[in-house]
Amino acid sequence: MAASATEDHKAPRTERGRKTLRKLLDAAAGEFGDHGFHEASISSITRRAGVALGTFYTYFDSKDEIFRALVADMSEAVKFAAREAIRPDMQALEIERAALEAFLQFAGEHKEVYRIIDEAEFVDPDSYRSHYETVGTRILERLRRGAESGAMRSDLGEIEAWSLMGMNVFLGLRYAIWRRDGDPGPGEVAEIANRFLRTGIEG
Amino acid sequence: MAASATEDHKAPRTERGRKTLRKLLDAAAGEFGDHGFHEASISSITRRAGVALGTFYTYFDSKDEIFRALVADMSEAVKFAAREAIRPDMQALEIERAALEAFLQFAGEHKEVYRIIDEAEFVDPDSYRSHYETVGTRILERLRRGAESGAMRSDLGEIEAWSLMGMNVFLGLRYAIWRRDGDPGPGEVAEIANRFLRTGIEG
Amino acid sequence: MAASATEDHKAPRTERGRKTLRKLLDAAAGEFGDHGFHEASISSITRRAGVALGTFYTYFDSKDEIFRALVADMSEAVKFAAREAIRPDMQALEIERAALEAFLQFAGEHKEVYRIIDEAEFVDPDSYRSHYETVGTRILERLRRGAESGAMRSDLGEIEAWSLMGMNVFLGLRYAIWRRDGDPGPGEVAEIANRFLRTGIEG
Amino acid sequence: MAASATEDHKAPRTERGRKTLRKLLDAAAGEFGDHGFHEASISSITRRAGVALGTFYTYFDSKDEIFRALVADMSEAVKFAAREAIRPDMQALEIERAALEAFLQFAGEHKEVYRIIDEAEFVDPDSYRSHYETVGTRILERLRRGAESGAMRSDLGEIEAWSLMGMNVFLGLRYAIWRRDGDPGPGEVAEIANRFLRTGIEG
DNA sequence: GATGAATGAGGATTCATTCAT
DNA sequence: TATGAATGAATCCTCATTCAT
Repeated sequence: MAASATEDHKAPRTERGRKTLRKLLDAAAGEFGDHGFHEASISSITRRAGVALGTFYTYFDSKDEIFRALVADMSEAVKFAAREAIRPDMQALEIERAALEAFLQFAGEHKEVYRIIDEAEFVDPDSYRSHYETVGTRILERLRRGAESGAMRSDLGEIEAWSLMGMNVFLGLRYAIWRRDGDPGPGEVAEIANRFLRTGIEG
Repeated sequence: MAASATEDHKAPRTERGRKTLRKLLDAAAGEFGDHGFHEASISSITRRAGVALGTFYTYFDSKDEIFRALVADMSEAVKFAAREAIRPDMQALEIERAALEAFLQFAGEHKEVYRIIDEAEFVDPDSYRSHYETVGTRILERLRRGAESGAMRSDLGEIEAWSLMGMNVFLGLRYAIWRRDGDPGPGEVAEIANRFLRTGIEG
Repeated sequence: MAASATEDHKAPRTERGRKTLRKLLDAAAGEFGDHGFHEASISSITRRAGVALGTFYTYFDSKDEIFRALVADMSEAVKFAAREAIRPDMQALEIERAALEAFLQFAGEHKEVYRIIDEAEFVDPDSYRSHYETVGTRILERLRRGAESGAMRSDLGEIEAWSLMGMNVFLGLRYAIWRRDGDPGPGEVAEIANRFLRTGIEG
Repeated sequence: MAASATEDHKAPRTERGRKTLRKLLDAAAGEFGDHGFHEASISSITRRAGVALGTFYTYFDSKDEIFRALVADMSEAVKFAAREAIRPDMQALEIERAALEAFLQFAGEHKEVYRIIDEAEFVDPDSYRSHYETVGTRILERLRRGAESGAMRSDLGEIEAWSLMGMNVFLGLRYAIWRRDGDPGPGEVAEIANRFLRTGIEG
């Protein structure tokens, strides 16, 4: 989480302040993840953070604001996780496989991220739309690079990019968030999905 | 909407009652669609329905209950729309194309359906999960039949089903809910997505 | 319960009406006894009586009215139970013993009577006060007759009458309403209380 | 009223908080005494206390909770009033007289105490039962000590204790709560009742 | 007489936010 | 910076009562 977590006018100036801010953000991620935006209360967040109720307003102007800060945070975290998984020498299709595997891994370990981003659709629609449009654009760029390298068809566009994003998100829902005992792990899911992605389902 | 819209103990016994129930469900769909579950109030629903506040409780035990009834309703409506589009003589891949086109068409005309079902993730998680698991199962069955007919690969499973569902849902989000001027229409989107589905993106 | 159970203008004119009225009174006694006045609802009463909600208002003008009717009813029932126990040839102190025993017996079998009369203190204070003043007066008359017969002191007055009433009521509370396994029965309690009444507690 | 007036988790931590809590308890005693539990509203209590509506919930979780706190409070107050009246050198029967007189005096001055404790029968039966069982036990102990000192019969038990309690309560009802002009005062009532208690009513 | 749908005033409770210390 | 008491608008839900059929 960067300095962007709070509006500048509320940025902490002391070390103690920075620690309190972090405690609040972590507590909020936990509460929003566990109970959702509307069920979470400022007092539950401050209790979890171990600070007094009033302290919250030293760092955030409102419940919405901390939520927005968190969505930005998580959006970054997701991007970072995917990026980490990619090596410069991978070819285009292998990149997709690795990115999906990393995403599944990350989502399983941070279920609250998934939930918080999804709830933004109802709490702060702009954040939500912005998140998916950014991701969609990123995928589209990868497809373009894939086409340039010859590894992918050259006529791919936004429709394919959103299809691919939808696939990934729903595989995350099914195999990370709603994972059941006996389900295939991130590697296997990513492998199978990658085959689907490469050659489709035609018999 | 079936008789299941209300718990039996609150089922209307007169014609007048049935009409009032329908007015309430329609009003609720409007309110939840426009403002979301938490911003919608019972009084806004009854005002929109043109009945007194207390009348609401003649038919539903709580705000949650009408929401649940609505999700079931919409879930049925989506299924119905897709089913309508399918003709018995279509082949497996053509079925997928037609179902997606119908879904995009329907979502564009009933944006509230999309929103209500999605918000169920936070209001009534059981309904939400149950909705997507049902749809996922339905798609998986279609893939199995496609494999039998030889039109699709024979090794398709749940991973491909959820991938397909994710594609469709996100294309609905992008091209029906967030549709922009100049975007391709349902037919064109479905056509391109179908090509992707059939042969993948490998170059 | 006499014709006084409802205001005359609502007195039933047919046999069917009389039956419905009785069903309502019985149901109300059950509901008020089980749940108290405020927790009981007209709809719970009509449900229990097996009639439609609206039917209630064919017989009673309000929830208060049926409660008042019931208090009058129970007040009569208590008087009747005590009276039944008394034989003309009993002497004054024996009458008190028999009346208490009968009351304990009756209270144990009709706990709802106790509760309903007591709750009148808060629902319809006039009924409550009137009930206890009537009973107090009745006891005072018995004390006067006891004095005349020489069986009791001649200087007994209202203070002793209310003391006696209080004794009886609290013994009813303890040994009828809150009866525990192993507690003495009505006969034994009445016997011991009677001794207390006759000669006091001085050593 | 002790620290037990509120659940620990809501105990005030500042002096200002302690004052507000006291204002609320006093206001509630007034409202419940004047209008009874069901007619009293939280807003009437906070208005009387001169604080905002929401402040109520800083100290109590519900209307029931403050009622329960109040019953415990009043129960203590009654005990305290009786205890104050007793001197160590009094003999057993004189103690009873003094306790009754003090109770009548107290009840006349704090009619709301009587009402609140009585209404507990319907609002919080456990408090009610617990109150009277505690008082009954206390009386029984006094009878036992009276027997030991030789001032009272040695075979007195729970039945006599509850009889005595009933006497006192009903004399309070008649001569404190429902006192009429010209009625004997606490001293005279206690005197006459004490004679009754000592030697009974036998002629 | 009986029915059950409709009404709407009333009240408890929640909680984001403010502010004095 | 931190604290926690105070605020009051907002809203769900109950239920006695009315009334058209």
